[in-house]
Amino acid sequence: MKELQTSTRYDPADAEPRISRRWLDSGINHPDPEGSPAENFSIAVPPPNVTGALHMGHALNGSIQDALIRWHRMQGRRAKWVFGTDHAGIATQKQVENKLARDGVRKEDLGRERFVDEVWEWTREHGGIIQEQFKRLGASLDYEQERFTLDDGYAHAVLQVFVDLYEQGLIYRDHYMVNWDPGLGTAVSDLEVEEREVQDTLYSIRYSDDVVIATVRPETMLGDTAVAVHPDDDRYRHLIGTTVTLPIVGRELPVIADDYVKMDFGTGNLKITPGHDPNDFEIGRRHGLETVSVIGEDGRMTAEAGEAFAGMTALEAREAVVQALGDAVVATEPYTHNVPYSHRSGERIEPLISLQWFMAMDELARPAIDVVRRGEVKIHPPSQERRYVEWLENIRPWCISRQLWWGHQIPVWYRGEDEVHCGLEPPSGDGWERDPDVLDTWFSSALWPFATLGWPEDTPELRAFYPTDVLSTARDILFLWVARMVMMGLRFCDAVPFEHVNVHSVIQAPDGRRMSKSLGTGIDPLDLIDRYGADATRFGLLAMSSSQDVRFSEEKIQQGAQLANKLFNASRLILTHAAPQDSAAELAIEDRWILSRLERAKADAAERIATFDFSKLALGLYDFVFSELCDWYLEMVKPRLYDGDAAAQDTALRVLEETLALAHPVIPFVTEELWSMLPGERGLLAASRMPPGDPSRLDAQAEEILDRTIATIRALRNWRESVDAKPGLFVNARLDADGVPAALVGQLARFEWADGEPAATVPVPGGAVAVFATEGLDLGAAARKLAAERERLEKEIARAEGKLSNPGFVEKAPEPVVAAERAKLERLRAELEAL
RNA sequence: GGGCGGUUAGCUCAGCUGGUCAGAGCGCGCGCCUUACAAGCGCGAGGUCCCCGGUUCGAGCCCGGGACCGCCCACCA
Repeated sequence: MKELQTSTRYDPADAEPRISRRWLDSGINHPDPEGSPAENFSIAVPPPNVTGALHMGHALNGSIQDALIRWHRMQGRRAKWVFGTDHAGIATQKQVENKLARDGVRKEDLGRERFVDEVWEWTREHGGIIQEQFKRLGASLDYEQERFTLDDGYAHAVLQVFVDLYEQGLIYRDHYMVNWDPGLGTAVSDLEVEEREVQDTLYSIRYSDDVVIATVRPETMLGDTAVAVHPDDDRYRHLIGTTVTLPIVGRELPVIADDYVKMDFGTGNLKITPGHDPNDFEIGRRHGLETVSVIGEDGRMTAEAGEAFAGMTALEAREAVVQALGDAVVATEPYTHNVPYSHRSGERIEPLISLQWFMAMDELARPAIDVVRRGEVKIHPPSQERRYVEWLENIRPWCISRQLWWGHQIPVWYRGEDEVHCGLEPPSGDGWERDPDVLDTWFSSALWPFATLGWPEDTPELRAFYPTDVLSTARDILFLWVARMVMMGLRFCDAVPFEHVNVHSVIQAPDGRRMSKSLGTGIDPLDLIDRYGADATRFGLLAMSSSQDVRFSEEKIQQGAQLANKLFNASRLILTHAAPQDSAAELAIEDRWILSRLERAKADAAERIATFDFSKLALGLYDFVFSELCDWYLEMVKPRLYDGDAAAQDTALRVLEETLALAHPVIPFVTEELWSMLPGERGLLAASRMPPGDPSRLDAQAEEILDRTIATIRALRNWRESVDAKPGLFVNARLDADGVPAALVGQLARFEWADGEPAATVPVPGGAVAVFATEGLDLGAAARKLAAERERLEKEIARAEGKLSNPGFVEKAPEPVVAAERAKLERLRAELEAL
């Protein structure tokens, strides 16, 4: 309250820590695990990397989810926003490897156990940062029940799922072509691979008189086991069934026919290397070809590549092979094409055959498609549904094993050649060795909505909060994560993990590039919070967001800061001049108007929450507060507030109170702060009920009258400009327009209603204002202005007349449209008349 | 190679199922320290709504074609 009197500015840096403390101490973030999922509201946060820091995506999605959580909490529901972090296998392991490397230590020097200890140590040191950052954002996550994908309970859930799926035959081990990341020394899934356009050299190599193949990777020819042509290719039909001799190696390669070969590309001869090309691998399987692996998991040529090349890197081998081929290389040309790169390490993917664990997806995918088709899981915006469904329809086995140390180690033990044990506990007996691989991080993430709530135990949390209500995320992990959660939720909990998926936009750098640390295009949300406050940051991000990708614009953040400040100053005005009134004093027209507008703002906000339209939610609040509440209502009601008018005080206070509540989910800090200054004893706004809609306040008559009043004031202000009226000057005039509250118009347009000799006329809705000679007015300019106005009216009248005299329009347009046009014409004529 | 989305004021973006839909914020210009707020208030200037056809009484809004931009998916060596 002191601040209200002494400062004209809201100071987020002062208020936020204080408010944050009150929220955290209040326990509102940790609802009791009671009631049913239907009556409760829950969201599982996309778990950030345990050692991660808050980036723009977190900040935006945090703002979205928190708006939802706060909104529904204020509807009186137990609202639980599950908090936790992800062990982020590759990312975290790499951080620690890098740290060790700075001390000249390799993880192999430590051994697995000590290395993993090191990583735990690292997560303890660097974990928890993002939690503090979420708190600064005002995110009302349930910090009291934080989960981690590697905590004991969670790890148990992960292994349970593995064992179950193994026993059901959906998880299996196989030699298969995988995306090998030579940088990380592990296989990665298809989703962790990105295509990049690169310049390579395309080599044409003569295998025989008839056969010339083209390749960008000559070193892989050492692993060729066939040459393929298209079955309809007349040029080579005669070769099918014969063999050619592989240069350098001397192996006889059968010439096979396969539809895959494009006749019109290159020579129409395709070398087949089943060991190092995904397509060739498939072709090899179709034709029962032998597989030769010439590149190893270390990225170096194997013994099978031959003595001359073994031990070389693939790149070295390429040159050596070209050298050895000599004249057999008949052409080289620059060649631009797409090449797979590891998303994680940025290294070029080496496709090779490896013994890995896979999850069969078809059986899991079908129900996950069905629930979306049936609307049991609703994706917003619906355009994303198609992507989701199409991806699942074309899903392939998921390579779930990773050659890392940090993560959930696969619960499978081997003894000898053919003894295998899969289980939660190690097998008894000697000589068993555990599979060294860990699971893909996304395997554990896929269980997030239920494993965080205690599954596989039948916990109160699970009963109260699963299925969750909303999952909010950016587009990029719709497949990686969302689809997999749906599959796992259905499989293990017999229920969808969430009803709604909100796919939000990606905020790009102001120049349209991707926001990324490495590009230097990142913007730190914490910096925004420091400079503008958490409310401003939240507001700005929500205002920017849409389903479409958008460029970051700091203006929107500033707009948020202005909104907070505006509310602060509106509160100063109201709270220093209004006390609660218990008399039911009669409301003035502007009181009825603002209450009616407030109802619409409430209905709009509810609608926008329900449709995940956060941009309009934020901007709608801004418009209501600035335009309707402050620019018009408070300006109108000010004198009555000063005079102690009961209806004015009561209305202003009530509107302020409800506006604070309405805005709270978007800008929680400033609203909580101001709420605490409202008269009377009241608890936290965050724990209060959202004022319910009150249809009895909707007042079409008041809105109609105020519409005209506002238009009249605007017309008069406009006219004042045209005659150079000094802002402080009261203009003497007579109001010749019915149904417009003269006092309000006079007050806001600075006109004094009197009698006198008209010297000028100002057209206003439904009539005119006759202006009397007043000193300080340039009426010559007024005349010019009037002429221009007359011209505008005449033009509009002509347009309306034209429309109405068009038989096509009158006959075919719907009746209300025609009637509206007629009414408009009449109004325009009346206004012209008044001039 | 498929699929999706975009192209509206100098900038960032709204414009629902075709009929005041040509808008907002910022920026810009002019004027105001009017006792809530000068990070404020008032007023204003700025747009062949990407292009070409079409449907319609009427089209940023629907249809066809084209141009550019972005994203996703994809096994042409």
